[in-house]
Amino acid sequence: MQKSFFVTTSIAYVNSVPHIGFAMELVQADVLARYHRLKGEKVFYETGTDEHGIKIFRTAADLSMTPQEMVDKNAQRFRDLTKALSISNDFFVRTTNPDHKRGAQKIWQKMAENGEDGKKDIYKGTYEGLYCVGCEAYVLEKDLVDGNCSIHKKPPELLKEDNYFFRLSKYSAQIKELIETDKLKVVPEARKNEILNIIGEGLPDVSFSRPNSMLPWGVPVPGDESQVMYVWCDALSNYITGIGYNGDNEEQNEMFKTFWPAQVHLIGKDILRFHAGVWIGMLLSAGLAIPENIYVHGFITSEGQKMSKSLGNVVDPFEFTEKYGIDPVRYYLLKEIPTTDDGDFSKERFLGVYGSDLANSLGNLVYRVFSMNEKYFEGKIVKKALSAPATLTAPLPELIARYHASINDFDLKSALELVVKLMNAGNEHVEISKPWALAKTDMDKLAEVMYQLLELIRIIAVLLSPFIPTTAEKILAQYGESGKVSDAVGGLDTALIWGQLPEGLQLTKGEPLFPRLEE
RNA sequence: CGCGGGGUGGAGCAGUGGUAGCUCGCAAGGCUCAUAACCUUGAGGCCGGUGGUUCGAGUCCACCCCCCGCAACCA
Repeated sequence: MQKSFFVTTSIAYVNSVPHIGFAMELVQADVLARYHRLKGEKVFYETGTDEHGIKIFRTAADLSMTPQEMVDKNAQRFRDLTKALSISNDFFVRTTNPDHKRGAQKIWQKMAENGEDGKKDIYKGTYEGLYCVGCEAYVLEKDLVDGNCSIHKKPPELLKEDNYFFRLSKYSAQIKELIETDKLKVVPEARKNEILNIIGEGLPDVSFSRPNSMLPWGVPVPGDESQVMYVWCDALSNYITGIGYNGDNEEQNEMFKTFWPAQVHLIGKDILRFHAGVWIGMLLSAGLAIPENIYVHGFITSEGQKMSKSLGNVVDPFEFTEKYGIDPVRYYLLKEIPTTDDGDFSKERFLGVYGSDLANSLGNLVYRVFSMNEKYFEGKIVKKALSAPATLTAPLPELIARYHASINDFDLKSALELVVKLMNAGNEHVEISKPWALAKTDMDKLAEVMYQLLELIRIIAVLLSPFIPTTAEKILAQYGESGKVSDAVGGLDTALIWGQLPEGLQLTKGEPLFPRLEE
């Protein structure tokens, strides 16, 4: 049976417009999705937007819009971002979709049914908190200044409200064990330890709903129209509602059976506790399988400083993709930002990487080799070489094995570094074998060298295709049909075997892949 | 005594017990197929500090110093 692979990003909160951090998350997940598709697996890649909650409600009011108008407008920007980055997502879930709402209500019901009478997983309780009328929200004691709300300079009121709670504490020990034993694998290790630390003292029950009167913008609690779901309950359930967990559609149920549980939830480090804690608890309560992996990436600083609107240094992903192209941005995010650690986005480094890695190492290699082949053999492949250049740091199959291992360990940066090694080896091979000299003395040897270079470039392009797909396609297109990587089972593995290019193949030389930047 | 992450050549990083590596930058040389691209060589580090474990520590232990997150927009 064909293996399935379900990968998700977190869903973006549409209170604002997208920035480079979410762009990175999309791109990282896209690499995984594309990689597994090339491996011949049945892939479903889901991303989307989180559109409920008090902040949205309030921001919309400030802008004199209805919440729906505002989320429609902002969600479109996130959809645009997937296009701007060549993201290959199969679905874009929105938590305001009727399908999603039905699914969220369904999992709520399952959870509510679980547990013995009097000790159900969802129970009614009283939430007590300090409420600031000015903020129209609960504030925490530690945020008060001299007992006053720091913004409105007035003391908050002690309010009580009825709402529902989720008995997360019941699942605390079980969740801990799942993470300890890697049945739910949290990557990297440091984040696994962190979450185990948090759970160590036991997870508390969580408030799971709000009175409609306080928060009118959310999914209604089934059977109690006076309450709406806590945003995290609503938001987390997107991972199953997006693949058809909502009950009344056969085709969608089939999809759910195929793709659940997810292989990978890709998230930022700030929301680990919700995913490794609350979400797992919800699934256990509802009797659903739990995801296999949670991959956690870090944050991006801008020019060495934390991105913030007040500093005005928020990096707009659209600005860079429009100006420099999609793949340079993808490449930077994947190679220059550590996959699971914090990294920095600086324009200077971006331009440096564009020049050295993309224009020089890769672009120039492709261009010079195709130019030579055109010059010496009219663009034809005249003789097969049986093996890769001996200048590689390790045998090609070993390098490729390490590439696969890196991707499967969610170390995308290392995988790309291996490919860069191959680019360098290609350029080195040109220097050592001196085709321009061979052209005068030994055409037979020259033909072999050209084959080695062309085959190496083809393999480089295949290896790059999950990362910078547009560029990879451009390169592979120069080989015509022989450059295609079939989506059939084992497509990627076959394409990575040395010697796929046949003798007599006519090649087409392309334009330089990454033109030198003028500034 | 809060929690977590980190301090390695000019910059950015890798390196979890056995002669300190990578990329960029810099210097010199080479080449001419190529997008002034490519290749080679070199300079540059007492691996934050102190003490300890060990035949041997950047790598383990203890203590100390410094930087960054843990409030908000936000991944």
